[in-house]
Amino acid sequence: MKRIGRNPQETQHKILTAAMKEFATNGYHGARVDNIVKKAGVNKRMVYHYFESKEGLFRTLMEQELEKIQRFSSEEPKDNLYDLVKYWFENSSITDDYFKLFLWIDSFSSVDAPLFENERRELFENSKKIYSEMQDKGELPKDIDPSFYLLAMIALTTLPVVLPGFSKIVTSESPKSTKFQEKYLKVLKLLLEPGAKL
Amino acid sequence: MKRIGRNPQETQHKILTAAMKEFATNGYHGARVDNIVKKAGVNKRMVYHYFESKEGLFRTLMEQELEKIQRFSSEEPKDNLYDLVKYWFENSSITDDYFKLFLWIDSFSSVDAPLFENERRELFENSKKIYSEMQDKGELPKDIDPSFYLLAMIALTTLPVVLPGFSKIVTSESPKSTKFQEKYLKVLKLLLEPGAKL
DNA sequence: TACTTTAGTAACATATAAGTTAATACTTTT
DNA sequence: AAAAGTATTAACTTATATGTTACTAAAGTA
Repeated sequence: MKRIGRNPQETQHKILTAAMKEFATNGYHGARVDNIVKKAGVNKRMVYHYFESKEGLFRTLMEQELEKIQRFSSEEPKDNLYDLVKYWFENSSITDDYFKLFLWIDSFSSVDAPLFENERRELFENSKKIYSEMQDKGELPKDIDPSFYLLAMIALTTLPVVLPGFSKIVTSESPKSTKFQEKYLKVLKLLLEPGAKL
Repeated sequence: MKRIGRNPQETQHKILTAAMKEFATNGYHGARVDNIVKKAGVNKRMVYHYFESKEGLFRTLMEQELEKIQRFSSEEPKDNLYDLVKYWFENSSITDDYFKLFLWIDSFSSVDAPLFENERRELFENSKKIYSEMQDKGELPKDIDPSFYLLAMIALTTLPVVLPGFSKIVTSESPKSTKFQEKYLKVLKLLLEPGAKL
């Protein structure tokens, strides 16, 4: 048995990257450890060496992505709805896998005791503030619970990302294409821009 | 071995009902045949007797639900966006499982060759017409591809249904509660009603 | 009523997934 | 430079899922 050298950080990194793709496209149950290690080009044992179990790997991924999205979230525009939504939509290639993970997590953990409940809640608290600030500035009507604004905006920005196949069937355009992005942004603009009228 | 009687239709029905719940909450890969038969109270063999395989069962379910949603779709209001969205949202307890299935299907089949592509596409053609008719009537701006209206409306109505756990974390209210429904409809009204201004 | 077909059961076999063992090569510490 | 610890490997085990066998009971049919 010959080995050229060792590189623990890189091995872990390779596993995490491959796992991200696998979990994001197949969900927790659909994901296969064998696929992950194959894609990563590492020995299967390494998954258990570094992450304990498939579930442990998943949890580590979640933590990692939570941080990423938190940094991302801290820089969102806070002047009006359209800019905000545009910000998330245009950067969806970054948040892409993360949102898928957050989707699958619901099928993995029970609705009553969701995984990372507190961390996720905290993340959204941040964003809620932005909406209530908009309300204070008179940018948005005040008789609405800010968190429901947030939910609606998340719905609009994430669907094409989370369900690309579905979106393609509906629109006949691939969500990754620039044509799709242009067209979809147009709708968002119409619905959300201050002066816009339906 | 004693048996009181037989009832093929009922057996099939029991399996389908149980399978629906199982697939909708856990996804295709997360669903367990053993859970399904246990919930249905029938012998495992029956699944294979009537539906060939787990996949066959899933396909049958899809076909069945497609018809259901088609009937439902044919009665949607066609005067304005808000009424349309309200219609879907208020009846989401009916379309609930169906939409979840349609979501999971993407994780089951590949994005390039989705299951039931034609049937699903046809279903949406119907709805698209309604949007272009609205455009003709001057209810909606004409410079936008109707299918993108549709996608945005689907996003708004289905997220709380498809991701109840997520929605609860964001809003602190359970999507099935009347409070949630009221609050969310308020946002939809604000965004979509003709005279509404942001 | 005998004959064929279909519905149903319990135990079993197969397949496929996650996870482990035990040995070895590289790295770090003393 | 010897000892101890960590990373890595290939082959194996275990767990858990789907699917089958072989039989029995009920219903439909000649």
